[in-house]
Amino acid sequence: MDEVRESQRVGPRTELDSRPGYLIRRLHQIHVAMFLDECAEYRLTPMQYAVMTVLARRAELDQISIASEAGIDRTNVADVLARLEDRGIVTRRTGAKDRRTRLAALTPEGARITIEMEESALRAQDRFLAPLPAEERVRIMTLLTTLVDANNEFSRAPARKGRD
Amino acid sequence: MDEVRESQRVGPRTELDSRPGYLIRRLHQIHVAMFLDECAEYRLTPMQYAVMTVLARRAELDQISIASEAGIDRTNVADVLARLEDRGIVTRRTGAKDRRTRLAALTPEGARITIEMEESALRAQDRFLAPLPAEERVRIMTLLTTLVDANNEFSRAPARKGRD
DNA sequence: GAAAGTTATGCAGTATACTGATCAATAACC
DNA sequence: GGTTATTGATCAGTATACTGCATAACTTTC
Repeated sequence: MDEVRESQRVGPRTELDSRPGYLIRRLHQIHVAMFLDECAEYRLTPMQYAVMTVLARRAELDQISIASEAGIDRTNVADVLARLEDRGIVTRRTGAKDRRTRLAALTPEGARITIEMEESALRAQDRFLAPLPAEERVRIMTLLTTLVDANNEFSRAPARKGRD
Repeated sequence: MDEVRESQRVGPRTELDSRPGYLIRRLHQIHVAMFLDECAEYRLTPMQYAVMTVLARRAELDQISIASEAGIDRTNVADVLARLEDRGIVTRRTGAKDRRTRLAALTPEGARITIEMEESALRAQDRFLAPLPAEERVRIMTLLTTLVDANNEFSRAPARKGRD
């Protein structure tokens, strides 16, 4: 670490680009931009695609379950689903067993798009990690996973794997 | 009639938690939550704090320069500055040499808070990285920096270091 | 020095992401 | 079986983050 001349300090000791939160925020921006670029023809966001991939594995799912499987805030899931419903990608109905729930499911069109989009989504991933050599790509995925898992319960939207 | 799904693929091959974009998004959520928790008494967001630390190093700065130094979208910087101005943390005035610009500067109160907050911000950082042993903390910072630098120009808000 | 181009900002609109409050339906308790 | 507690969803409000358009001020060009 660098020495800092404490007597002349007018700002924080650390530069922005040495702060993990700053780097994570920038990386998030960059990834979203790359995803939107690669998936431009579908006009779907990373968040919408994440919800679609969760629904692709289950017949019907209530909003809280979608939220915890995708690690998205529950109020946010409702917004995302509303937009996907407008686009004809999902349908929603009130649950029969528990009438508080609203069960969402992919339409056939939605399921088709989810599968078709995967190629573009993977291209965005590859492009995002491309600056790193193969073994560092593995390494960063491991480190990111460790941090997410260790701090999972802290955020408002803790992920919970669904039962298979 | 429900076990047919297992044999044929109905969803993407990759799980959400093996996708870098998902991990980065979750990590960003977690970091913001920790920052807000540690800095609760100041009622300031990571973004607002980032802008404040940029201003702490310079007397007065126009919005585009703040945006590129902090890696924030320029329309967003205007919103952040407006809120900071309401709170008495920054002042803004029209530039004399170039009357298109609006120059922002920390108030004495804002400068005081920026310095005082640093302790809490560093606590949030430490807490965020705490799950990793010391050498892995260094390693992830290096990897994150590599990815940000390599893809810097791609996002709408590319960072550009200001001249000191 | 006026037309044309560039730049800094602003504004409208969309999409996350969160807090806190409310409401209705279900579950738990006695 | 009725009171209480919990839960799923919605709504209002705030704060990022971005696109595209508009405007005003500066710069370039001829």
